[in-house]
Amino acid sequence: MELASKYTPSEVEKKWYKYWEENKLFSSKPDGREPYTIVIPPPNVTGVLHMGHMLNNTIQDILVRKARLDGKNACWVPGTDHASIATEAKVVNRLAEQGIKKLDLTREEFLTHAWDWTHEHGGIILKQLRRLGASCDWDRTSFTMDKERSESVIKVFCDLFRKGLIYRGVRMVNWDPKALTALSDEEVIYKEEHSKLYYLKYFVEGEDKYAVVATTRPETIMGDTAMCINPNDPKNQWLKGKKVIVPLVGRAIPVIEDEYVDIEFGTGCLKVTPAHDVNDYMLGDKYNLPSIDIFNDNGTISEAAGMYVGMDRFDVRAQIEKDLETAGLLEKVEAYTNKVGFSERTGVVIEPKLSMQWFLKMKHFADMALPPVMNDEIRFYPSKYKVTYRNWLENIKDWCISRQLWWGHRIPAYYLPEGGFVVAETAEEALKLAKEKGSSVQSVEDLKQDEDALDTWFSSWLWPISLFDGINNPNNKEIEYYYPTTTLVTGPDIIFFWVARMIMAGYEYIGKMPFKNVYFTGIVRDKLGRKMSKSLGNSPDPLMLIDKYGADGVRMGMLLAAPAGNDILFDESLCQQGAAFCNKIWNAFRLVQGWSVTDNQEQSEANAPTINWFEAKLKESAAEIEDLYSKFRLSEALMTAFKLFTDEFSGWYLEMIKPGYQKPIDRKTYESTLRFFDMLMKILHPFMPFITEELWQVINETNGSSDSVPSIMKQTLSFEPMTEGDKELLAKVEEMKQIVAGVRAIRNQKNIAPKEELLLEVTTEISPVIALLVKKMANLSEIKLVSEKSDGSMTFLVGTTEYAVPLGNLIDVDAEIKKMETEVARLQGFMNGINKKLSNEKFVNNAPAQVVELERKKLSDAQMKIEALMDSISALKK
RNA sequence: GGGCGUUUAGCUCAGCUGGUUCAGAGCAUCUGCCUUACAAGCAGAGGGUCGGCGGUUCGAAUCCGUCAACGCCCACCA
Repeated sequence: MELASKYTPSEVEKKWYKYWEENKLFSSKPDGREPYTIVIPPPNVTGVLHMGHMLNNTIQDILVRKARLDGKNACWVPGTDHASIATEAKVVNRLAEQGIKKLDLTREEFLTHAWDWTHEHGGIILKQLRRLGASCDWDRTSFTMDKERSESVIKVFCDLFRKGLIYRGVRMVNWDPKALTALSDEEVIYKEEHSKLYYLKYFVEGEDKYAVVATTRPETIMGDTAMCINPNDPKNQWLKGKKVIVPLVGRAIPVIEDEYVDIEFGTGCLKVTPAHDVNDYMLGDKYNLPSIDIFNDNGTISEAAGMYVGMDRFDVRAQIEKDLETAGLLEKVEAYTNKVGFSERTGVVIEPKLSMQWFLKMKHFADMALPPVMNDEIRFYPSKYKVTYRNWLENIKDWCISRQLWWGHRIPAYYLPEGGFVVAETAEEALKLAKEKGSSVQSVEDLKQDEDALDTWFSSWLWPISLFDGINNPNNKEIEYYYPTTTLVTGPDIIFFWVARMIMAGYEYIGKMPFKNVYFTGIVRDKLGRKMSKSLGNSPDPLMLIDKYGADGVRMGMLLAAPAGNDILFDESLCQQGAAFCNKIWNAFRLVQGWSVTDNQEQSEANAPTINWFEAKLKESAAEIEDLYSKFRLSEALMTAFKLFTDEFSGWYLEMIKPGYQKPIDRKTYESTLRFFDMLMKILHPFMPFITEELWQVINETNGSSDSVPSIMKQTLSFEPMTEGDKELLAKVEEMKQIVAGVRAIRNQKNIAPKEELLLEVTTEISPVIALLVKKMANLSEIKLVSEKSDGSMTFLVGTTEYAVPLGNLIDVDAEIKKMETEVARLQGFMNGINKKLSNEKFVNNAPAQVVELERKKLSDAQMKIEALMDSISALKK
């Protein structure tokens, strides 16, 4: 087969992905082998592939492909997440474009639209993942809202309710006025904002004196129900027991005392608005203050406020500033920087709001989930995230699990006509329960199901279990085999949202950890270190990158930039490097492929040891790579494989065995070379699945395998440990390389063409094999053992042996002498240092004998080198 | 305010429990080569007081203290 001189990925990638998929090479069924399981962090069902996914899924694919090579039964389960807030927001927007308001639709109508949208846009991302080469078992593709997963969620909710871990209550929650739902604390992002601090005058009732209150939110004064001072604040003693008048509103409110108030801040007077501030809520609770909710759910002012009704909260702030000013109730306004909470999903400012929500008690779960991570039963890579994890669990608060959304799992609570509610898996069950409770209900129509949906993460936390149907069908064959999963690959940003909660669910429902390892990837940034984002426009389109550089090239580019635990500074040129490497592999193969093989020729003398050497090199590199995999240092594993292929195999091995121009190669050497190629393809396969399959197939064809569906994906790879002989051989060849490099350096300095043969003189005998190889690699006419090297030669040292290339009058005697004298001086300095060390009694007495011995060896080596150099210098001076 | 992390070559990073000439790798740079696998290539070279200061030690990039810069996470200060 004739191969083009450049590798073109697109056709190859399409061909093999189709082949893999059609022949079910990604598929996994429980069997006798050790499982290696990964569940995908499910991307949003309507999302599109971005660079973060590329990184995350490249890593997962590398791990499962490596597991297959190790002979494990690798199973990578794909799926998507319903992402309730994000998806519902998208559907609402689309309906709005069509002039439809959500409020005008029934829940059922809205859900029909949402499912339409899901089917239309859903799963695009899974198609895109195929371009990357992701070897997911697609037959297992799941959705967090499909039948099994939904049933699991509802079942778990009911179970936790029965266990008394879920409760309903009025709490101050983070309200998103755009999405019109409560959010968990984790969904709120605090950002610094430049705002103003307003100083408001609160006149004392019946007096002409006033107190000043500093606030960032003057629009909430309509909700004030007290003023609070610190009882120990000398400057505000006069306010004790009085009542003050809320500016503009005119309502009188009591002055209360609590040490919560910071005397130093502002004037030491705090306005208390229990309905709209978390701290005020606690004060209100403590002193039994009334609470006036002045906001509607969408952030406009409510009837209860009595003024500015219907205006937006931010418009009111501007308006009220003017009105206060006009009324002379505004003392001053200062510039002020404070932290403001924003909704992670919609980006609007969060409004603290009192509302009835469902909560999950977390203490029980935290107690279970902490120890296994701290004692490394579950390993975090990098381990620094253990601290983050612990901090969160030790300060855990109850989880607000209800969302005022329709797109999601509807809370299975049913309200009874006479008050109260029951929780059950189905309406029929609920009816039965209600009757048992003595309710008057006759049919399911008399029950009213809770309108709220569950937080998306309430389904995600079951993912590693529910994917194998372990909730509905505990102890089934699949869950027994695949659970606990092996490795989770995800971002540290969802350590609380997801990782921690999966661990909790795992222990609660299976009694075991959900995964053994968690690999936290970094955040993908551009090369300036900025986070990639749509608004900055600095995120490349992954599919365009794949078109341009090939999936293998992009995978390598991603990984080169991704040392474990660090952020990824992604630069397109790294993909270029990946593509170049593919080309390198391709061309190395072309070379081997182009050789004609002969049976009438003995293996040349140097080839046998060369083959043994590369065999040893493979063992050495494979062991290193294995070790790096075990530490999840994938970037370095790839670099090791890259160097093995580029430097050792292409740069040395192939050149060492390469037959002369238009000469054939002996069969033995050829076959060994193909075998090496085969192994190299396997080593590289997890990183670059496509090109390695393409070339492996050609090799396999040559081998005449009988497998009807041959694939590199079905191969395994293992190596014998290195022997002492291997180590010796490796050292010998390293020496050979140095001699060759010495000659090449002389060529470079003297501008001698590579094809011009040179003579090399040596004063000590070198092994015949090394001599043969050096001769070939350095293009020498001869290696001559001499007692005295020729005049007018350039010399170099390898170890303590001196080599000389006679160049006659080509050499610049003075320059050579100078160079050598510099080296002598350097060596003398080096010896001085060692001598000092060795004459230091403390060193000789305290350092281990080995270290001292080593220093002595260094000294004698240096001494020998100096002698050799001095010889050369005097020879040149003759 | 609390916690964590980072600082080594122009860039991105290795360097494990101090000791192998330990100061490394890849990329970038420079020089020379269209050598019949690959110019997306080959050969060679240059480049760092290991953030600053102090300490422990026979010996420190590595351990301790301190300062500085940067980054991240958590927290209810109006």
